[in-house]
Amino acid sequence: MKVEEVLTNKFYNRNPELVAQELLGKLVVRKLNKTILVGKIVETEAYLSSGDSAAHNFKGQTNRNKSLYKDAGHLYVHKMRQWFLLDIVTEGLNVPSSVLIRAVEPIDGVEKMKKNRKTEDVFNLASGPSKFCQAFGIDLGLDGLNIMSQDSELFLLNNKNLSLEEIDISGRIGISKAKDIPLRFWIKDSKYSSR
DNA sequence: CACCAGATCCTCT
DNA sequence: GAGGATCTGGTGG
Repeated sequence: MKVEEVLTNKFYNRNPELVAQELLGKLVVRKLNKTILVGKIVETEAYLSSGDSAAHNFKGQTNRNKSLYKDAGHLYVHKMRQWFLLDIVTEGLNVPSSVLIRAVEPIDGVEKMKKNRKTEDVFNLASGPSKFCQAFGIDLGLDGLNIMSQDSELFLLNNKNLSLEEIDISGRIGISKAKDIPLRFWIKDSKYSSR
């Protein structure tokens, strides 16, 4: 079996639209004590470094969004009501762009995910940004984490890029501003996407 | 200090 | 597809 490469700064340090698109099909690995959870990314959204009224950087840096200003390849985890959301920071230091992971297809550690989500339905384990965080045990403790090494509690593995025919694009969802910019990407026909 | 919007989810219709 | 549950940082009085 081929040993897959861990995605590093070279991959993440590019514009978020491109990274969001190329993240589709990549594998998320989460180490939780002795359990390893793996999921295939099926849906993402890009948030831009400037001029994006839906992005958390729009009004500048605050204590809450400071991880967005880290170098590419770190996590920005934030709380939305009682739920958590996970972004991967893209582009360089102090360029606050990111990609939101909106949904993954469960691959390994499915039993643990079912327990975390309190459901047996595999299509409901990680088919939403906060469902994914719940299933994968992601909370504010991972905010700011460097994910560019397999020693990290969370990292991504490379996989071949999907062709354009395999991807669908739309406006971002769940936001009130800048809804119409086509920055949401998902694997066409995936049963594991958020809708 | 009080207020309130917000990158959600779940349970009904 | 609408409405309620439920949290909290950021902002302004």
